[in-house]
Amino acid sequence: MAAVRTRYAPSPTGKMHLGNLRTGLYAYLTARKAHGQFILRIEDTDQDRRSEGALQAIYDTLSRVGLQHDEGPDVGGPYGPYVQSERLEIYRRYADELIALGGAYRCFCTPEAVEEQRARARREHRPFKDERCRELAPEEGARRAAAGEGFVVRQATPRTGTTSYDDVVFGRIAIDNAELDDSVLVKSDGFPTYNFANVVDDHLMEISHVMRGAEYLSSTPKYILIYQAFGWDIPVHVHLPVINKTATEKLSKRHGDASFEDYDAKGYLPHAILNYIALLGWSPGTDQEFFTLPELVESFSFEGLSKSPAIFDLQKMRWMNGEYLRRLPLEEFHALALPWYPEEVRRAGVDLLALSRLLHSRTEVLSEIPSAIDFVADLPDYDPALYEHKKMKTDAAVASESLRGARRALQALEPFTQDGVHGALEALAQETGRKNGQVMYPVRVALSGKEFTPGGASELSELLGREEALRRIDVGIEKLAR
RNA sequence: GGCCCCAUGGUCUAGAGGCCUAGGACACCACUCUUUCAAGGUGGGAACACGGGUUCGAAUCCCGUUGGGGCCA
Repeated sequence: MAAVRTRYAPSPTGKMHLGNLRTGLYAYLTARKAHGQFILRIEDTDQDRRSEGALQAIYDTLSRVGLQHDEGPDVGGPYGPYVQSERLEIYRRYADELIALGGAYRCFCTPEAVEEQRARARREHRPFKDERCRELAPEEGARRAAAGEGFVVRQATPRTGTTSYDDVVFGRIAIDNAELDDSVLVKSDGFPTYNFANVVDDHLMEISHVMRGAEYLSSTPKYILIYQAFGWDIPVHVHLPVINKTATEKLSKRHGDASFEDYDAKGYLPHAILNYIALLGWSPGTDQEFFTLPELVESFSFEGLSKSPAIFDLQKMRWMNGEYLRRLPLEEFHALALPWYPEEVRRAGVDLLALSRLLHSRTEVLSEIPSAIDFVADLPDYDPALYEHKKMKTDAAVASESLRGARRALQALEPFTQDGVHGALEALAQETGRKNGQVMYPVRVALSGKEFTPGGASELSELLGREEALRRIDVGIEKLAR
């Protein structure tokens, strides 16, 4: 059996789309599982869509998620160059050969002439096949080209017959050749199109499994024709269902909001992202949902791939990210949380590790941290209506009484710790015949000025320290007196 | 519009003719724990798009309809 070689072939056009990354993941898993090679190839033949920094983003993303490639522009390899814009000479050579073989032809038509034929084809409900240049003898075409006449290379798709191939996930795909249009293989500037470069490169790089998005399902017969014209072996094709962005609407054409970089920056863990997207369109066949990368390699198989498009569910990814965060040892969570602590909080002199402990089970995405702890450095100016809470059975009167009591109880409490505070407030509730919540809730509100906080009255007391806690309770008493 | 493809709860999916009273997860709801909110625990509502076949028997196979996606225009 031939060696398994898969490639991930992104275009450096901007940020890394998650659907795209998932394709890379599956290609990686396929290679690793078979102890084959995983190749990175940069498809930059569309020079107009190049974007600065996109190449670096590709390297960064792959390294962040741990998809290490065996061959590629940066690490080299025996099948280079791995950047398509550096392979122009190769495409030119193969284009000439394909023309000689009758699989393609030089088309000298002006854009107007092409448009005219195209319009006619449309009217007659048939695909575009150039009728003027197609029959040109290759020698004649070569002569005109040599004379400096501009041209593109077009695929000569057959007028009759059918072309088919077997896709691993979609099964047999067949299409009438009459439905195929003569698309451009090499543009007038000498750059190949995807239609040509992908075939030449996959063959030359000895790719065994072509894995790509299902949007190529119906154009693949054209590529098959090219393989056949050259007499090349046809690799195994694995088309992957697309990932749609929004729940009810179409897919997102916009870049940006579904990119790895954006979620990474928002405080999603790279591996959590990877784990989540692995399950979009693939199922291990078991109930397992959490996978390390080696576990994914172990479990991955084509049988688990589904055919229908999946919708990206942010809620579930949030949950999964939170789950990853929670499973981390406190120290590791703390290290991740630290950069998200605002400068004021760091300077406030609170025990940051203690703060992280409070946030640990309450954080789904790291970027929520700043707003969750904004009260720590400065007590916000809050509405006294916060003291009313039905379930806790408190209102302004109860709160006022509790706050005054708490002030006395905490003033000289030793030691001023979470447990100590908790005990003291509990005792206070007992003495005054109140429920715990009637004491605890107002104190927590006074300490934070917020409806929800990570941790309750006793946790926040220790965190803020006696002096600050008493000060805030006084503020509360005053607010209630007004 | 032509062609290709797809179709299990709101979402991701398990299911490869009897194991299905259709399983899991997110989300949702309730209860519980409880010093708020989370986390945890317990329970609940919620799906085989529709119509024909094939078969003793269909979510599973075939055909059509509808809906959705993709490619080309």
